[in-house]
Amino acid sequence: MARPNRSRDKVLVAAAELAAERGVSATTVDEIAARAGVAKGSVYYSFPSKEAIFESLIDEAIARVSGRIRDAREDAEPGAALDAVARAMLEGLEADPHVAKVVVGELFRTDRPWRATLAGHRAVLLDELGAALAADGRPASGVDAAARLGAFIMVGFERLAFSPDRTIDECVAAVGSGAPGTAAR
Amino acid sequence: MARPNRSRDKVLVAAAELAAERGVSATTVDEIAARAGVAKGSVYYSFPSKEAIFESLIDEAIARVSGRIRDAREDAEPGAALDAVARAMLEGLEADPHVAKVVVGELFRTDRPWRATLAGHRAVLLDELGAALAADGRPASGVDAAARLGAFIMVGFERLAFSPDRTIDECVAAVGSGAPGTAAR
DNA sequence: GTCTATATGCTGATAGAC
DNA sequence: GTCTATCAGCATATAGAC
Repeated sequence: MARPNRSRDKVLVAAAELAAERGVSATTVDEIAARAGVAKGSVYYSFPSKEAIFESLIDEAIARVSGRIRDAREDAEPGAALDAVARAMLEGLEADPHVAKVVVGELFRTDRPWRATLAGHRAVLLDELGAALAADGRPASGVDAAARLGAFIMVGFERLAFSPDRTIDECVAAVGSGAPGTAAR
Repeated sequence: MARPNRSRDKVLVAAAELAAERGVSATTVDEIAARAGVAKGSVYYSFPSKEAIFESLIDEAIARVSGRIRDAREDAEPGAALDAVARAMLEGLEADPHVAKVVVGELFRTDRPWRATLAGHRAVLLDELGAALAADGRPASGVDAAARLGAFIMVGFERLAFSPDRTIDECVAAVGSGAPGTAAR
């Protein structure tokens, strides 16, 4: 979605904005076309179906965020991997809150075309978190990673929706290493 | 939803099961009626609209869980409020996973009829968690409560979806006081 | 209270001109 | 590549018999 002047990218942006509010199913192709400023026929030139729009959206977005998180973890100072990952996730959320909302809204859904894709990305994300926890010498089981992921997501959205003046630093302090997570079990 | 022999309750159960998989918008009244074993006309006798079905579902479910959590917190031994609340949430999730999924799927949605209701319940939930944290002498800001809520939800679903043999005790250990949350900041 | 039958608008998708 | 026009099916909701 680097250049939102191309029709395909305008469609993706519009789809993300609308689905962030109402969800994927409640978003119509007519609305997407209208907000993107293109005709419905043009939408179907770039994408074979409505499903395909959201499949691309979700796929490309998670790939972006996963990459950022991996880089952050690998570049982190010793013992600071968790903080780095927390920061990367919160910044990713801030950079593209609409897509993030769409992804989270689809996270627990089972009967979707992109279920497999999403499950794969989810596993990668949990692995990244587990690796960060392990790198910092913390408990790093599946439950631990899931707990962190849930905390990151909820805090990130809480910040975007209700406390936009709260800095990312403060949030990292609340969910990262300086936080109720200091003690290695 | 105490007596699922009444038509109204059968509809609510069916709606929860279907929407847990596909989401609210993708669930049709025809499907709800079919699964509930009643005619569509009967659905519209009990509820004025499809929206109203899910408004009732969400409203009643969160009220139930909030009550359980409050009781758990008030009855908890000194210093054990967080564990008690974690257990109550995980048990609530297990008791009614379908409705829980529906609620979580709608948690971050903004343009919905039940938005206000949901936001109110959400605030109550966060207050409960904050109170539990405070009772245990932990940091209890809005971020801290949100972090816990996110952790509880994600761990609970992780358990239901991928590790059903993991006990609630183990999960409580991972997100409660005996966990990466031991140190008071 | 529960049913069948029906109205009406909207939705995803296509055809074809430019 | 982008548009307008259009279709066929489906979804919510209603009417009215039993």
